[in-house]
Amino acid sequence: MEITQSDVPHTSEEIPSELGGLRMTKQRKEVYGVLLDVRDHPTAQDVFLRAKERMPSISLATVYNCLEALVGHQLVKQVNFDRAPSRYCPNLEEHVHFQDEATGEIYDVVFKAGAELTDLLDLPEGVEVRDLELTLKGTMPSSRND
Amino acid sequence: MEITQSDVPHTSEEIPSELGGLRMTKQRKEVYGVLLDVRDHPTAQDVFLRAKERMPSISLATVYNCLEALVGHQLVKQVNFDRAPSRYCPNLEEHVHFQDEATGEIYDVVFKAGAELTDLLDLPEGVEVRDLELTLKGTMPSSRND
DNA sequence: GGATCTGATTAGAACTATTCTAATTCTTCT
DNA sequence: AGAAGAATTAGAATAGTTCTAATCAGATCC
Repeated sequence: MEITQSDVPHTSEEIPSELGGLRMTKQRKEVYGVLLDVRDHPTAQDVFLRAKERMPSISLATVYNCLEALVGHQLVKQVNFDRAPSRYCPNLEEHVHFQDEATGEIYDVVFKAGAELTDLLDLPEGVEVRDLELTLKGTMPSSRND
Repeated sequence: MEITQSDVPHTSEEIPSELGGLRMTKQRKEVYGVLLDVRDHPTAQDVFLRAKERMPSISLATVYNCLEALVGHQLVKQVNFDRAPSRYCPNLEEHVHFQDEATGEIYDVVFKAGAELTDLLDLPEGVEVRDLELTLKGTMPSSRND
């Protein structure tokens, strides 16, 4: 069975020593904790810098290894905007990503209730969609200065 | 005004010497022609190899430059699947991409008539979407062996 | 028609995100 | 504790892409 958002810890405090079949080592906990505690879609480099604050010996290679393990075990989603460095997201709800071009910030966006994306698409008969990535870019209204 | 599919040549034979504000030099014509003539979403490397057949002096850097110019002038779309090498697509109709995981082949997929993707999304009030990329991966039924 | 100016092309070096390698260190199991 | 397997580490390597500096081509001006 697949891990869903409800199975997953909400902060770094709550990480068990095994999750979704993945042994949570000290470094994996640290990396996962970084993602859980500040949900701002950091890059591997960002994660590395944050993890280092609490675990100065951690290496960038380990951060990449841990992220790969977490993504491989579906605990974390890898988010790609064009060819920019990958970003990482611990939200397992089905969602897509919107980037505010003014600030660079990335927001999770969910589908409206009952909406099925593939209903909208004119897909060849019988295709089975395994994976889907949708990224949006644009501007937020919050930049109005009242 | 923006260039649309109906303004655009359908084969390499028909490329004018200026298009969408972009001066079509010999190399740009060649690169664009490669994309128009075989619409299989080639990588920059693929384009380079094909262009070289007819213009042996062309360099990879020029291919990248030309692709960048074409993308910048909205004559070509850049397609990214995860962090795989970018692919290039001369189809200017609104569409998304589906990759058959068995063959690696990429297909253009259009929305059903009247379908508006952003209607499905629970976007924060007032956001203006400027750009959107949707990629799907899965399997085609054609691989059944009757 | 030649000089000049701007922009395009070229080869190769440089860059950057990521992956790999080999050695070391942890865990876990007995 | 000792052995076996997995994870971590530092650093090297890789791959796609971008940059740099030099040359070249095309348009413009006289």
